[in-house]
Amino acid sequence: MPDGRRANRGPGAAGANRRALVAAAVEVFGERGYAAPLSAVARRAGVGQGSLYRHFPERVDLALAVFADNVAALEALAARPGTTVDDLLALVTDQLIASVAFVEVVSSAPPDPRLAAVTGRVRALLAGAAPAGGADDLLLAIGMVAALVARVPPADRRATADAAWALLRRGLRP
Amino acid sequence: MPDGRRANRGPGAAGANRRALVAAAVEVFGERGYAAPLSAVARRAGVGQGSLYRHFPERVDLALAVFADNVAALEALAARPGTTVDDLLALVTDQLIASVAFVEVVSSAPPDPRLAAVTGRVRALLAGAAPAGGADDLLLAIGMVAALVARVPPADRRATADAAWALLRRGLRP
Amino acid sequence: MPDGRRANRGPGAAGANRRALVAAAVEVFGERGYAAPLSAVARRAGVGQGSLYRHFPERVDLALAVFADNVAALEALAARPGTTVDDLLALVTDQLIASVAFVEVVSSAPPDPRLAAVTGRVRALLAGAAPAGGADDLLLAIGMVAALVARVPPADRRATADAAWALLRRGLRP
Amino acid sequence: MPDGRRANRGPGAAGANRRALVAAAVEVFGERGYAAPLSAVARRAGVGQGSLYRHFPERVDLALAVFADNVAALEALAARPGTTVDDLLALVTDQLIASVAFVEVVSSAPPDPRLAAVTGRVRALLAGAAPAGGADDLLLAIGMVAALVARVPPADRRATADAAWALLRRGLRP
DNA sequence: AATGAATGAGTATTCATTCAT
DNA sequence: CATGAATGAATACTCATTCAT
Repeated sequence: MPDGRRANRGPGAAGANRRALVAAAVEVFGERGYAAPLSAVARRAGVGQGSLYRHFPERVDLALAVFADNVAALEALAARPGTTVDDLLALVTDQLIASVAFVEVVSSAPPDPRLAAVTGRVRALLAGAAPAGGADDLLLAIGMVAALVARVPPADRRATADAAWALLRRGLRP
Repeated sequence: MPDGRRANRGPGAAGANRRALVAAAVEVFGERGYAAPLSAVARRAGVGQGSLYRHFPERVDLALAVFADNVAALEALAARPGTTVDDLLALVTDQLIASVAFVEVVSSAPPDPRLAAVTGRVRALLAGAAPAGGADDLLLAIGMVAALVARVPPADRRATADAAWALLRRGLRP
Repeated sequence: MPDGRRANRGPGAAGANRRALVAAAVEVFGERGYAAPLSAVARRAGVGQGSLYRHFPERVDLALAVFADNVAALEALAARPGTTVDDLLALVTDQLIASVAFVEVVSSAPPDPRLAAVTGRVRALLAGAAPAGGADDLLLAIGMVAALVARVPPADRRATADAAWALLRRGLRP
Repeated sequence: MPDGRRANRGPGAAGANRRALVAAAVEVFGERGYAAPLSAVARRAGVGQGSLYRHFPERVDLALAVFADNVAALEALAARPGTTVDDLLALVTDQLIASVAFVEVVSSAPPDPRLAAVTGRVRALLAGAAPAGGADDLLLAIGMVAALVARVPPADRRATADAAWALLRRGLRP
C-alpha cells in the first residue's frame, strides 16, 4: 500500500484495537451522545471501520464492554473488607460521570439479557453491603442520578450528582 | 385533484394543523424518541412537510409548544384555591408520562432562552405553593423523576414514577 | 381577518403590486441571483404569493418586464436628436449593472420568442445609430460585457464594465 | 448481492471512481448547469452518493478538479517550444467549450483561495507568452468569452466563441 | 485480522405551485 | 382580485453496513 492508507498492523493489534475502541467510545459518546456516528469512534480510536464491527458488531456491545469494566471495579471494591455502601455509591457516581452517555443504552430497545445480567451483578453487590431490602431502593436511586446526570452539561455533572444524592438521602420533607 | 395529493384545505386549516402537529409530536416522539423523523410527525398529523416547517421551523419549537400547554395547565391548577404541592406534583407527573420524550429537549444544545423561561414559570408556581426554599428541591426532584421515566418502557412509566416519588419523599435512610 | 394577515387591499392595488414586484425582483435577483426563491420576491414586494403568480405566471415574465422597461428607456434616448452610439452604450451599461441578474435569463431554456423580440428592438435602435453592419458587433459586445458583469461582485461591476469596453474598443493588439 | 445494489468494487475502484465523477460532472453540469443535482452526477458516473461526497466534499471541489486538469494541459502546451499566445488561446477556448458550466463557479461565493491559485497559474503562463502587460488583457478577454459562451446553447458555442475572439482582436472600430 | 472505500437508504430542508378564504 | 397557508416533489447530506484488498 504505497498510498496514504494506515499500515495494516496485523493480528497482533487486535487487543490494542479493542481497548482503543472502548476508550474512544467513552470519549466520543461522552461528547456527542450515544447516537454519535460509529465512524467517529473508529476514527478517534485510530482503527478501521471494519475492525470496529469485528470487535463490536452492535453499538450496544460497546456499552456492554464499558459496563463490564465498571462492574468489575465495583465488585473488587465490594470484596475489600470494610467497604461501606457509601463507598460503593461514590464509585458508582464516579463511573456515571465518566461514562455518562452509556446510561442512554439502558433504555434502548430491544431489551438485552446481557444488560439485565449486569444489573443483577450490581444488585447482588449492593445487597451484600446494604441492610435487607435496601438494594432495590439503591438501584432505583442510582437510576435516577444516572438519568439526571446524563442530561446535564459535562461541567455541571459532579455538582448535580452531589445535589441529587443529598436530596435522596434526606428526603423531600425535613 | 384526481391524483394522490391531499386536498388543500386552505388557510382555515392552519389552527387545526397546528394542533394536529403538536398531538402527533407527542405521540411519535413518545414512541420513537425525540430524534424521530419529522416526516413521521407530519404524516401522523395528516399534514404536509411544508406545513410542519411553517408552524415549527425547528424541532425544538414542537417541544416548546407542548411545554407551553403543560405549564399553562399547571398555572391554572396552582391558581385554584386549596391546591397543594402534591396536587401540582401529581399533574407534573401525569404530564411527564404523557410527553416523556420532550424531557430530552431540556439537555439539547444550544441552550434555548425560551426553555429557561418555561423553567422559570414552573419554579415560580412551585415557590408559591411550597415552604420557603423548597422550590429548588422540588425542581431537582422533578428533573430526576422526569429523566428516569424517560428511559423506561411506556408500560412501566406510571409505576416507576410512583416508586421514585415514594423514595424521594421518605429519603434513603428510614 | 382579525389575525396577522395583511389587509386585502383589493383590486385597486393591482398596478402598485405589479410595480412593487418588478422592483423587488430587481433587488432580490440582484442580490441572490436569478435562481432566488420567488417567495423572497413576493415578500420583498409586500405582496402575496398568489398575486405574484397572477401578474407573472412564470419566472421569465419578471425578466421580460424589466427588459421592457429598459428597452423603452433606450428607445426614448435613441429618439432624442444628437444621441450617439456611445450614449446608448452608456445607458445599456447602466442598465446591465442595475439589473445584472436578468442577463442569466437570456440563456435559460426554452428560448422565448418575447426575448427575441426584445433583442430585435435593441438591434433596430443600434442600427439606427451605428454605421451599417455595426449593430451585430455591438450586440455581441453588449452580450460579452453583460455576461462578464453578471459574474463579478456588485462592488466591482462598474470598473469591470469600463475595462471590458475599453478592451473592446481598442482590440487586443495595439 | 441478489438485490439491486451495485456490487462493491472495493478500494481499488477509488481512482476509477474519481475519474468517472469528474467526467460525469463535466457532462451533467454542461447539460444542466452548475446547479445540477449532485445525485445526477453520481448516477451518471455509476457511483454511489457517498463516494461522490468522499472524493468531493463540496460542489466546488468538482470544479477545481476540472480546472486543475485544464491548467495542467495549458502548462504542458506552454512549455513546448514554439507555442504562441494564439495556440494557448485556442486551447483555452476548447476547454471553455468543453467545460462551460464550470465558468459559473468563478463567481460563486465565498471566494475560494484555490480558485485564485488556478487563475494565478493561468496568468503566469500567459505572461510568459505575451508581450509585457498583455496578460491582464488576455485574462479579461478570456473571462468575457467564457462568460458569453456559458450562456449560449451548446450547438452555438464554437461559433460564438470564434465571433467573440474575432471582435476582440480587431476592436469595435474598424 | 486490519483497513478504509463503496454503497444507498433515510432524513432534513427548501421552494414552486395550488387554492380556500 | 389579494392573501398566505397547504402541499409534496426534489435535493443535499449523513452514516450504518459491506467487502475487496
